[in-house]
Amino acid sequence: MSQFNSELRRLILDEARHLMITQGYNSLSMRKIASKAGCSATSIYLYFRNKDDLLHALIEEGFEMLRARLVETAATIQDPLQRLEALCREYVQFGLLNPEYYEVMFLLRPEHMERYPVEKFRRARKNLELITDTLNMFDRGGQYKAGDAYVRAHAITASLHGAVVLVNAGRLDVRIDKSIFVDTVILQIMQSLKSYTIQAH
Amino acid sequence: MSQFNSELRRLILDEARHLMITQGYNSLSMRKIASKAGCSATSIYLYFRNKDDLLHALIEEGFEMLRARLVETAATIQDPLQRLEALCREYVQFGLLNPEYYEVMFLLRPEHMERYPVEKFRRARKNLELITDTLNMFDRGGQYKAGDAYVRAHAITASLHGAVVLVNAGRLDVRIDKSIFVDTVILQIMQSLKSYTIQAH
DNA sequence: TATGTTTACTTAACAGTGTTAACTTTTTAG
DNA sequence: CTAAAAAGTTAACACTGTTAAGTAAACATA
Repeated sequence: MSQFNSELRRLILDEARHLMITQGYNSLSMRKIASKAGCSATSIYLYFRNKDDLLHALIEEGFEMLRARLVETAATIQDPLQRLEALCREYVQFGLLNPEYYEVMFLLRPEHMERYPVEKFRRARKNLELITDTLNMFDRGGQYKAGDAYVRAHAITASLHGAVVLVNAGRLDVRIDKSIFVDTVILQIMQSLKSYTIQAH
Repeated sequence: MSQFNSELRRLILDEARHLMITQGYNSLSMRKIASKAGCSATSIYLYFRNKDDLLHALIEEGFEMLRARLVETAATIQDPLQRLEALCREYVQFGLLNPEYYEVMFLLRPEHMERYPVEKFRRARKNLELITDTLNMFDRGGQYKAGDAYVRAHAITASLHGAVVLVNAGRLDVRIDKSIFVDTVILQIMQSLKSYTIQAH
């Protein structure tokens, strides 16, 4: 494997990203990337172990982008409920605005990551921590079991994820306005939290 | 295209299903299916227009299975809230027990269906009707806008779908018990409905 | 029974995929 | 200026879905 900081490596990644965004993840082939980058297909293997490794670099980019947005959102809003709702909106918006990134980040069967077992989902979970922490702000009384908010955070992201996937796959009934749908999903989450917060106070 | 009722056609479908379930959707190739079915790869094209068409047959099977379960559940439980919760559980259980079916049914990018634009998502929406109808049972006062329950049903299935995908992809933190997670997601849905039903009465 | 026609199916091939091994060129170091 | 290391290439392999052309079987008609 050649050095990490390389002109060609950056170029390959740039062209891969561009192809993914414009043509879609499906039509991402080593030869196409190489062609755009002006090198041979096998040259990619000088900088990436395989296609999965290259994809993984894009996946990391995506999680970094998403995380940056969520961290910023969390930092600017203090009120727990408002912050949580803003986090939800930010999450969905990211998914809808970056469908190709989102797809490659959350491929159903992540065989693409099997070779990275350690930090496999660490980045994805960092985003969950933001939600978990916000949820824990409701638990001033401390009556919830440890990890309760963490499970709840998983449930929330599951809902958000489902919403993003449903819209991006074009599975939403065309008669339903997308933003109304998103509002409904987030409303559902926030409404469910009422019981959570009422109990907590 | 040869006749619909054919020994070989049934055999091909059987072997494709078996391969999908045992080896996974990814390793489903025309040549493998043909080999198992004891014919040449091109013979498949006598009964299916292409691989997508073959997959579509399996997708239809999946939706038929899911629908049968939901219809039965809806028929046996009268109380709206209990029925809705049971539908949710049934949906998630189907997804978790038939991960390969579920994956092929809800591939993120359904290019596989683009050639069937008319009845594309009709079957998927039939399941939504079951939930929509149940939701409408809350609206005896008639204060909700038409289609409100339909959007709400979409939001609910989005949450359920997200939960299934998250678990099936192995994205759930190993420290979290799967059934507890599922319970939490469904609890979230049911809690959110409290506001819905309270308003309705 | 023999002939022609449709149906069923196969083989060969094409263009594409990720990936490896072997070879060549370029860069760097002594 | 030469030897070694790095960078990049071409050729090839084993796959993939799919099409065109050819063959074998079934069937209908005279």
